[in-house]
Amino acid sequence: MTDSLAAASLATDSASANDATPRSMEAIATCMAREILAGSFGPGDSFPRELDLCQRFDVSRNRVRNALAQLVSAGLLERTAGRGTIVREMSEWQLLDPLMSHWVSGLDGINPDLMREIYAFRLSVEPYVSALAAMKANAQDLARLERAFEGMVNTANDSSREAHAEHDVVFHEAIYHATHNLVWTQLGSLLRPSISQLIHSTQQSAQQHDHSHHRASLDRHRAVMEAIRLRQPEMARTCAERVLETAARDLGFSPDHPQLGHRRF
Amino acid sequence: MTDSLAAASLATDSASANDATPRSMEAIATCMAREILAGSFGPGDSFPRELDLCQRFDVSRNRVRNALAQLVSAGLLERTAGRGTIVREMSEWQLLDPLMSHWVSGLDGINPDLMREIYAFRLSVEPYVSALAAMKANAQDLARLERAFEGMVNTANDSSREAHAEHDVVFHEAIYHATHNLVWTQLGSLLRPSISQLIHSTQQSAQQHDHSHHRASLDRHRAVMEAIRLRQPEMARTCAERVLETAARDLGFSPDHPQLGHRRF
DNA sequence: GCTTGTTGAAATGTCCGACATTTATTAATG
DNA sequence: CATTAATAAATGTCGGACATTTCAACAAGC
Repeated sequence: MTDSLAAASLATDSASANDATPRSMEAIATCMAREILAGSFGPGDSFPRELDLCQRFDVSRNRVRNALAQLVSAGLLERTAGRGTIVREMSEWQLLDPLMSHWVSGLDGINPDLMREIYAFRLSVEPYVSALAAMKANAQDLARLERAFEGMVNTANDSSREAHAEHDVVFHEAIYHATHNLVWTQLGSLLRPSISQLIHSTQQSAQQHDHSHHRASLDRHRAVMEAIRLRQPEMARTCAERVLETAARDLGFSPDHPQLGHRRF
Repeated sequence: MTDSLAAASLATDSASANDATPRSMEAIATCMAREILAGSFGPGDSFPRELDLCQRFDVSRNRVRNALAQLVSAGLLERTAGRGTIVREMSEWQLLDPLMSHWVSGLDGINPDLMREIYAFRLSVEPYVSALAAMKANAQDLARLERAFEGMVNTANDSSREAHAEHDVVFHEAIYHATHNLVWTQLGSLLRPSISQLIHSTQQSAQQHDHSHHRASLDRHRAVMEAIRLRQPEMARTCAERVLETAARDLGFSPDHPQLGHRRF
């Protein structure tokens, strides 16, 4: 389908446009994975051959094979001896694979459908996790939350939003961590890039309102923290929903859900 | 720590006890992974060297390296040039990696701590997913649920519990699928081995009560399905909690949680 | 004409041997 | 005793040869 275009982009012989052509195995895998995640290939399209990739990245076949193996294990590619390498459809992509989480991190031009799936998941899961945290958090968890929140406050007026975003991410991860369950915690880590991206997008789209907008966001975060501190799961859930809804509204996401509205409880 | 013991088990030169020594890359990876998951190694223990593993499995260094790469990507191992290969601590294991899900499948002697973490997660997540399903399920989802449930009913009296367990697993997976979200669905697939194992353990430990016990289990599953059909999220949550609590009680799991009890809503 | 079997090309999978690189240990030296 | 240099041991990388699988073209036979 879009084979020719994508292949051209990936199989170009000369050096790439921006920074130097990636050489390490991880860099090569990331490069190829992002090409797919961005939607350059349709499902079923054939992927460049090993030898072409060797030429493209100027590395041995061994490295290319190792990099390809990572994409296979993440469900992005399917390889069969004799036929070649083809791109699998999105429903086969292993979104919860740590590799995938790493590749998504910092990628701006993600496939919108994929982005919607991930955000819908987060919108449904994070209020519930906040409620869990309100029941399980101990003093150490609260300290971590508070430290992250203080960081957000202190960097609220920085010209560069980088530091603020970083504290914001840590805040959200601390909520998952406070459940005191390994799987929930790892899920939080996996969601980290998606959280980070949502924050950045929100900052970018809302930079006109500036101060009032920003302070409101801080207040919403504080409300979640306080609900967790007071061990009030239902309030924590509501406050977390408010944080997410606002962020989603700042982007284009229509809240077609009431996502498990709490009113009926 | 337990280095000598584990190394002896994995580095024995002669043929293994049961079925023939695994040769394919996946089989080798699975074998090594399960050795770790069973707890034969302590955190920080050194793992056998590549050449020893080549001898142990009678394959080339290439295959061993590919297999080891899978364990590394799942967070089980850490390898550094010059130092060697060491086993990472459990908190670093990527429980949501599809590979891990595959390795856990069918393994009976899992590390109890790990099992507890996974089950605690499932206990907290599945009622919530059931509630989500009650809001999102369409006719097709209900048909799938019903088909799985019918299968459970039809195989209720089989001498072999295999078929029944299979339908049971499909039933639970159908609930995750009914959320109509890619991530939730994949989470369901990832949890499949843990679900399957819980079912088998339950069957094994409860085979004395036989009929009454079994019919009660069917009734509880039917209640979840009906709640989803009637679009009653709160009831679906309650019924799903009942299914899980019973299963957990049949094993030794004390419900130390009230895991986000619904009474306070 | 349709089927079937053979051949060949093309792609991935596997193995082997050699060397590079990193790390830890040991020995030599001030 | 401290510092440095040499050595050993482990993983990382490379290149080439060969094996295996798949698909397509083509020819033979009914």
